[in-house]
Amino acid sequence: MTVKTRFAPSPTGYLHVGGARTALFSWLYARRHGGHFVLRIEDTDLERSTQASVNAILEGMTWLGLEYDEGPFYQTHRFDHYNEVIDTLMEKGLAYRCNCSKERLEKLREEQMAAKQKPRYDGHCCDRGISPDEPHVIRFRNPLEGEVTFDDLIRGRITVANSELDDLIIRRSDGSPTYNLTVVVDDHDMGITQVIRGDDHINNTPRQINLYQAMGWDVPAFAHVPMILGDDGSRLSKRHGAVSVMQYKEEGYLPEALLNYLVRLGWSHGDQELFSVDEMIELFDLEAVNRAPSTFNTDKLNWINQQYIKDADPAHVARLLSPHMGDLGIDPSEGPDLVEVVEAQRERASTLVELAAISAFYYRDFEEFDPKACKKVFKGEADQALAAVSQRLAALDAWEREAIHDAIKETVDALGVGFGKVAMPLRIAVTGGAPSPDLDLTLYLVGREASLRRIDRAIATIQDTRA
RNA sequence: GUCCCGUUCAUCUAGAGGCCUAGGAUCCCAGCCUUUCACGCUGGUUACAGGGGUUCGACUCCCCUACGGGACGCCA
Repeated sequence: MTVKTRFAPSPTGYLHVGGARTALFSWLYARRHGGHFVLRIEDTDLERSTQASVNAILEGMTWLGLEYDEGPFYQTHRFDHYNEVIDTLMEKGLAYRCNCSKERLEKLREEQMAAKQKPRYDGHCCDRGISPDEPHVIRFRNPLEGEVTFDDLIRGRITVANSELDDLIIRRSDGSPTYNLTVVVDDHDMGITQVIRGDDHINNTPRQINLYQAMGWDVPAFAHVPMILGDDGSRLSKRHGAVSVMQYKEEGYLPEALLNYLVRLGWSHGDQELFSVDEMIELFDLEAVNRAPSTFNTDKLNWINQQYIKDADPAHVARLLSPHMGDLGIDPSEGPDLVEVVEAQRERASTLVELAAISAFYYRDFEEFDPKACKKVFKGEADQALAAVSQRLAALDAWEREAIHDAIKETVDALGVGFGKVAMPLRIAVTGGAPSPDLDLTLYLVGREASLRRIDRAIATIQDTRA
């Protein structure tokens, strides 16, 4: 049987990292087994579903590169079909109308809680033969006896007694079907073979299995992945800062780095930390998914992102960096080649936002020299050293790394001082104090004109301070 | 409250009864490298929730307790 998995978010907000990881696992599983991956929008909650959320989810999936083979399907387009199934259930006597009031249900619930029982519907209407003409909901007639067992692909065998389950509503009083019904109908119709979803659905699984069996359908396999917790141990939410996938894009994370971080959250392959997408596909395995929930840790994400910035193709990083330079008001085409800048700076930043910030000086003069660096370096004979090196740099025939390096070395020799006596003031003069690579490379990228201009400014600053 | 699920360093995890005086990674600290900042390298602190079994032997299997999470909705 061909493997088919799905991701089925409800469009009530953006795509968050928990959902993204579930989607990733489903996608990897399908890819790993040469199967199909389906995207289905579960928008049966008319009140809360929005088109903006659908767009946000699609955007997040696209950014992460989790392309789907089928869909997106919308449950709101399939109401007629759900109603057919519900009608079939009614005809078979496996569902019934119920007109219990909110008040009765609330009272029942309170009584059960007081009696230390699990609150559940008591089947009051199951044989009352309520007329279709009066307001009602339809409930599924859950088996009263026996138990439901399934072998979860991640957690092993799970058994729940039918006596723990109640007759759930499958059609609301407004005629719309509910989640537990639609999810079963869709997973069946779409031929889903492995249902991979968050473990908050474990409790729904037995009643869904009962629905499959009532319809005489094959039951798919289930895999419940543990939740992602915030750093305070509670379920990850907006309170914990960035949880929207697109926010990570804005903050300068590479999609492949986020994917790498997410795949390692709950899954492992020995001691390996870094996985290309192709490796993930090759190695991913539900059996190796952890059963315990895990905590989202930005430090580690940052490290992984840094590894990607450092080791990925510089042209690729430059393309992703460009918009972040734009955010700083810099047009990278008006200055040194951004790819060369990336090669020079990339091991000094863990996000693209940082990389942009520490690379701005290649493209424009900085506001001021870093005060701490000034205090440390712009003193003594620094102005003379700068004047001497400036003269040599100005006289260079070609503005090339080797020539620049020689000019600095010659200045050092002529002055009879240590390398740092010239190099340090020069570096601060040209960079303002930003992290930077080898001096000759730095000057080369900044360019002769800007370098000399900044050296003059540094000399003036030193002399002002002295005066 | 009831039911379901879970519990190895601060965090992500390795571990399928002896290979474990518990390994890797992040974080933190120290040192090395060094013209800044990094990168890199070396080293260090830190964990099997507790208690009972089973076994010659338990991080690994079973039970209990504790703690955490989830579900209990005309949300998904």
